[in-house]
Amino acid sequence: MARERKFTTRELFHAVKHLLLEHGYDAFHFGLMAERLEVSRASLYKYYKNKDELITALMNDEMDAFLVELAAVEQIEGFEAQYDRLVDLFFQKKDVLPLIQIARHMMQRMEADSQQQRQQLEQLPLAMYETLQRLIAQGKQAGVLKAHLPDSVMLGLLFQTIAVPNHYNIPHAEWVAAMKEVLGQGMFTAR
Amino acid sequence: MARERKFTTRELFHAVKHLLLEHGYDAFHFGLMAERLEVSRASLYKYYKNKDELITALMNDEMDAFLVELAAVEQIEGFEAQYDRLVDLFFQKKDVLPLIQIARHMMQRMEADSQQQRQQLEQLPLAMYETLQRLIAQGKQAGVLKAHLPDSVMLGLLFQTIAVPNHYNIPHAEWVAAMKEVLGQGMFTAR
DNA sequence: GTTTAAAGTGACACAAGTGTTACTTTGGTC
DNA sequence: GACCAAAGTAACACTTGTGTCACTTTAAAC
Repeated sequence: MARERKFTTRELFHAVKHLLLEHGYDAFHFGLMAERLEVSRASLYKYYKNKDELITALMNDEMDAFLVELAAVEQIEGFEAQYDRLVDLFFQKKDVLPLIQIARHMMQRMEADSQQQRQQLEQLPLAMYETLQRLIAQGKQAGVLKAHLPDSVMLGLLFQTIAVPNHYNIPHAEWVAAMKEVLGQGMFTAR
Repeated sequence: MARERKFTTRELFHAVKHLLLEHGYDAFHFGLMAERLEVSRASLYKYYKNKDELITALMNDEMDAFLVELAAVEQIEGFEAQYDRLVDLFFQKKDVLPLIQIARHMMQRMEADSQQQRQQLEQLPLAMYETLQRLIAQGKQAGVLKAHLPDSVMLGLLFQTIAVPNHYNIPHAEWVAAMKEVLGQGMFTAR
């Protein structure tokens, strides 16, 4: 019914995500987006009022995609296999943690202006935590995970694991295996 | 020989550190500093050419202080006691990790302009890594730490541990104990 | 081929931070 | 009390990003 768009929503999200990860929340701006998508800055304002709204949309999109993958993990039979797949998934989706941190940073920098977005952002990780806590509960039930450890310690550690920088470029498989071992059995020798 | 200063170097570093942690690298600026120290913005330029130079000075100061504490850990007898003190130290100095991340972010955003500062920043963590790797080596020597795990995995994980957000406000002692247990013996039950 | 409405744009006024300059203030020295 | 040098400042020109508006372009519908 009208003119053809110069970029798809998918291309737009792809651009936001990469520019955001490259430059960080504060240094990210509409000028970068316009350049990347080869459109004028003004045209972007037709779709999003400001960068917070744009980024919030991206976060929703990313979280939806992540939840789909998480649901697949939950379908796996047996906790050990689930755990294995979960860690692999986290390493495969390394971007999730920085994006979550950006979302937190963003909420800090938002005053009373747009409480609607704030609420939307706050609710974002809830569904994810629910699923993850269900998985942890299963692990404890199965007697695999130590029952006395708080869920949040295990989940938090699992999450931060993917943020450890591999400065020495240890091969990915070896790196992940080492991480799985430490999380599961620790760094100490059995004595 | 001249007029009295309105702030000490210590007050200045204290202000930089807190403003930096509160606002992040990009949102931190001389205006905030001036306001906090109750001086004019222009006067700060008498001491530091720009915010990168100011922040670099802070980083040096912080790292020096941290190295002193690390050296104390190295004096402790027996690896278990060293490990215990090290983890406590990390939790006590929670600010170190965000500051290091800010330093990394800063280096990314610096082009060829000031290579001198870049080099200074790059060398900052080296002495720290040296000490830490010496500690790890002692642990492996003593047969406490698994010899086949890469040092960087253990160190990296140790570092990230302090960044895990304690959303549910689990009491500090319990939280730290749980972290120590996972790092040492893992999340899995012994079978 | 005219109409219509969404897609896109250049240009403007505004806001906030930067770095420098010419200047004033202050307190010790002679 | 004159002077001097360090400490401090207001003000200016500049840069970069924001959000909006009046306008043009384009393709489908009729």
